[in-house]
Amino acid sequence: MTDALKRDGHRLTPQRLAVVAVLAESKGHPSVERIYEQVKKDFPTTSLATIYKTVNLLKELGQVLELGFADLGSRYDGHQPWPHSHVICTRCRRIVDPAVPAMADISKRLARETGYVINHHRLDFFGLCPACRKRD
Amino acid sequence: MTDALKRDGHRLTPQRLAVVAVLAESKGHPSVERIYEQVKKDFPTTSLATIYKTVNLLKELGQVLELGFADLGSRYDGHQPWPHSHVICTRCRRIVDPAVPAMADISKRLARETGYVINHHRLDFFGLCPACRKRD
DNA sequence: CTCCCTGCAAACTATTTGCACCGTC
DNA sequence: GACGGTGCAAATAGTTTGCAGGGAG
Repeated sequence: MTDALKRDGHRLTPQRLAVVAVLAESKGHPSVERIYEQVKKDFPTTSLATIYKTVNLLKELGQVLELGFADLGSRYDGHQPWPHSHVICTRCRRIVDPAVPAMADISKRLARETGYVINHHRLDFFGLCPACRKRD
Repeated sequence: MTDALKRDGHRLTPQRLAVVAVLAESKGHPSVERIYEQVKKDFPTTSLATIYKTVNLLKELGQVLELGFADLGSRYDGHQPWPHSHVICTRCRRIVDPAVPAMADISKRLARETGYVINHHRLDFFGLCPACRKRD
């Protein structure tokens, strides 16, 4: 990611590096708010606006994927910035990324049937994770 | 939908009936703003707040499906208020609903592999519709 | 006649923008 | 040293809420 920033003529400020670090290290799909909290640990003066600007910049460079949810708000994924599926726990909000190899075929078939040119997709499953199930 | 409202002890006001009518008649997936415009044709004094309240009520009753998009905002579907897939044109925003029969199997397989209990899913494809393709 | 519902305006949340100062390159 | 980036505060967009008056049941 840092390479992508440099390559595109952007400065590598400490704040940007911190945002990149959070996105690279966090296994989950952090919200802007969550990134903000993490970055503030190292740079307490950082503002939310900077996080938004940096995240949007990375999104434009194709380095992170934005996942907009109607209720959870936007989450970001810096590990696999290409279309992939998610399984979201509706209670604890844990998100895992399972492999769904069938999607490429389905995508191609739909393109044929609908006449659309499909360049991107999104597949989310909602339910309860094992931990939250037990807690019932 | 009107039955569902009555059954749940809600009043059938002209405004609510108008919202239901828009959701039932519109082939696409209207936004709150779009519903508002349509309803105002018959009831010019209607407020946006009422549309929001009615749509949320119908959503709670399971009569409409809310589709939150990161950029397009929320759209509503009163025809098939159960999970189904969408193909969205990223230029003109036209949305069609193709059949994807394979989803039930994939859902079951993921439940087995991840340990989650999956009760709902969402599948969206993004691309260009035939009309917008030609206009290029 | 009783509440529930409506419509207005204000409140809220999430995100974006303007601008003076600052620090990377 | 120049100019892109930061941080603050104010602006904006989308949605929700509080409350007084009005109409469905």
